[in-house]
Amino acid sequence: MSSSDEDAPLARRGRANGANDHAKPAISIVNGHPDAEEDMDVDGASPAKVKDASNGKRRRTSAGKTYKEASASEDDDDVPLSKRRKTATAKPLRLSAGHAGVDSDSDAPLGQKLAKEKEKIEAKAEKTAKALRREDDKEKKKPAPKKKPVKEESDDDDDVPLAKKKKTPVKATAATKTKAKVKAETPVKKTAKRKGVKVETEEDAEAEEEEEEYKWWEDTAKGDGTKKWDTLEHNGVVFPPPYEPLPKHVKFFYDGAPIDLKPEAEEAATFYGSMLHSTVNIENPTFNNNFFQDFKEVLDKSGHGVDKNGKKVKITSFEKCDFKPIFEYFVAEREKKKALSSAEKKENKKLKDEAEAAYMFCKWDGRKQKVGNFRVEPPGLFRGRGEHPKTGKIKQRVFPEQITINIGEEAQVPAPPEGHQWKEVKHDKEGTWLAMWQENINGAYKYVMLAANSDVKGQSDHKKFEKARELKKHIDKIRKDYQRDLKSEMMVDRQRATAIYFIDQLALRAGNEKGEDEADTVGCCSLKFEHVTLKPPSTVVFDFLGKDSIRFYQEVEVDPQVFKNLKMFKKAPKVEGDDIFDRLNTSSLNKHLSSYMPGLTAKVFRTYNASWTMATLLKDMKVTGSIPEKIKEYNDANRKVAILCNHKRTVGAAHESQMGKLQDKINALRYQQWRVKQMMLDVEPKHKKKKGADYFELPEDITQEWVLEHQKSLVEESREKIKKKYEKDNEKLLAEGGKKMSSKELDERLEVPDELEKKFKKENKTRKVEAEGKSPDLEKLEGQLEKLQQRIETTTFQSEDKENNKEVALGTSKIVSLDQEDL
DNA sequence: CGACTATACTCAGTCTGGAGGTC
DNA sequence: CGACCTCCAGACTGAGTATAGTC
Repeated sequence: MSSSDEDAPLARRGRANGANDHAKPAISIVNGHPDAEEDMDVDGASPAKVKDASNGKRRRTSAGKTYKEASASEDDDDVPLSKRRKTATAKPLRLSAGHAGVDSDSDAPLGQKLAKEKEKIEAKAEKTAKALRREDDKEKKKPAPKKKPVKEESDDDDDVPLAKKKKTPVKATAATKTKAKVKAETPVKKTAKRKGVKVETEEDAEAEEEEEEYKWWEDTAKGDGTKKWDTLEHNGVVFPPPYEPLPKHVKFFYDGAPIDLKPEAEEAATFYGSMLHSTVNIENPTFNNNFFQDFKEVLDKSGHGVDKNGKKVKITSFEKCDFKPIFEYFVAEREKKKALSSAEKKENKKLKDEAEAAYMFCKWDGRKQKVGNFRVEPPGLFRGRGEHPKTGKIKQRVFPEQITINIGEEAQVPAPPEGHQWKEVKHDKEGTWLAMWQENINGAYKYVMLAANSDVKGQSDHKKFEKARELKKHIDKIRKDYQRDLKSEMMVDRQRATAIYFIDQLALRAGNEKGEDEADTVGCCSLKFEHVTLKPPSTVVFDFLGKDSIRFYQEVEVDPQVFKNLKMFKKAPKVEGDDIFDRLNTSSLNKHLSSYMPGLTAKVFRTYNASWTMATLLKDMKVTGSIPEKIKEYNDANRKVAILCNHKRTVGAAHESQMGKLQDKINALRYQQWRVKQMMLDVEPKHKKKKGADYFELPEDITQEWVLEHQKSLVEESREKIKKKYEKDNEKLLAEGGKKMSSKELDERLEVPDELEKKFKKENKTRKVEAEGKSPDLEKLEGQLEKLQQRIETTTFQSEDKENNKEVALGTSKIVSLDQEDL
């Protein structure tokens, strides 16, 4: 908690007022008429001051081609227009509204107590706040019983053997990087020892116990880019089941008639048919086009279908295709599965688990570890997100012949399915993957790796936070430097400083170049002209699609120098489609960052800033408040982190109705409150004077219609309940050998709701409510009122929370904070 | 039984290192 | 020759969403 406030990223520092803790050059620009020296940089075509250090070289355009200037003439400070990429203008954005200013500082304190939950949350706050400086505590925290000698010696031998680095980087960074390795000593017999410790512990049960002993978080020496394991045993992968043709009565329709397709084609049809519910996909023309292209290819290969007369039918028009029967079949199948008795479900699950048990775990350096995704991805349709040009294409079935297995030399290589072979078997100790293949659509590599809760993944996750913690030591210098470089005479430096400023302050991603056959999204280094608009005096509007085509929209008040720089970077002849940072790319940026600290890259800032924010918010959380308030506050903190990182989600389809239900619930409670108040009047009419007439009015937003509707549903609900109970009771009686109650009994029981209905009618007429219960008195009624009030508050909090969360994805930020806690 | 949560799935990024080109 | 790039394969983390599981 030593974090001083300067650490706060701008995003959290009230950007609205432009409060900026950084020392800033107080240079003001007045409408394109800046004062003094900076003038030229901004407006003037005098590049003399800002030189390009890049020798006139250019990086490739987004089209993936290289281009460069013949000379380092000053003019080339401006991006060659000829190379501009055709910009996708006005692309439909996935979310309609941005988050500008969402992170208002509304951590309003709320009042009150409640011990347990409070403690819990406070503990969390405390822990998380600590996370960043945990380093030192670590030892203390995990005193480690050290039953095994694992720790002691492994400290050395865990360190990766230098010799193992077959591709020793001869780079400058290598020197710094190896720092970690300096402590590496004898790379020797780790295997032996590990084996000694664990492997003999035979089977699973014990292996599991071992996990308890093994303090992987202390085992940090491993994995600075070299050997990850010494022995590795696993059973390979699970292939998806072969295609099962549809039953005869389920047909694909073309032009209104049922068509028989060859199994290959039918399978392709089912890919599409099984996802008709997914409007995001099937309403996307690219998706449909891509699918149909591939579908036709399959048809051409397998032969087009035949109609019921055996006549060949050539499928040429997507519009004439009807996948509905297939879809309905899948829906029915799913229903069927759902309807199975729980015993059957359990049985099925057991069978599946048994079949997969062997693949679930592997033995990594003798320790049993959970494998993450041992199932080979089944064929289907590629669901690229956003405007992915390849979305909807058919993802083909993966065969053993495409799969490379990575496994220890001594281990037994898992047998490929009958009649098949693996593409290759490797023994790459520098890789953490067990199997790998390349997918047919983008040529992307798919890896089978360990589960997130495994030792290796835990270690690397841990290291991630260590890195973030270490960044804390350098952040001041880095900020000072980029503040200075914002005014550098070198164009490269200036761009880089500006980019780091954004990465630090706004948690932007690095922004690698992307190819043409990927969705057109950007990050910091790939920001384009049109993604940034300038609003004098110093507000910058960001509006672009980031990772997953999630819109990033923010209006930010920035350092005046940053504003000037942007103006310069956008200077003519740059136009839409041109890079803002034409002298910068992620690798030079990261290279620069790593000079501050080995391993420092752009993404570390995201971790750092997210952690910092969470820790700070939790630290500042008020200690008072009721449980719902606390929960909401905690969620608010979480939400802010999510907003910082721009973690969004699409608003769920059911959201609206769910909100409606909640509101109804609240209104019902408020109506009940009103009734209680009326009862008070019934008991003590003088009360009206005392409290004032307003007090007894029905809240304005609750309409008479709503009341009637509500009364009706109350009565109806009550009736339903009674009927159900009656039937159940009858069943019970029968089962016990008795006989059914007469329907008269039911009528009698139904008198209660009938009474209620009458009562409501009367109330509506007289506008008075008779006090309920025996010997009602004011005190009791007050108590009721109080209880209702509490429930209203609880529900209101829930409702607000839900509404606020509707388009913010909390998952990742929660993981972030939990990670810290667990470490 | 419906809402909420955890997990599985898989696509989308980041980042590194090596090969090779250019000045 | 060497200091740079660029380019790309490859490996790994990050992230949204569908689905199973839970309360």
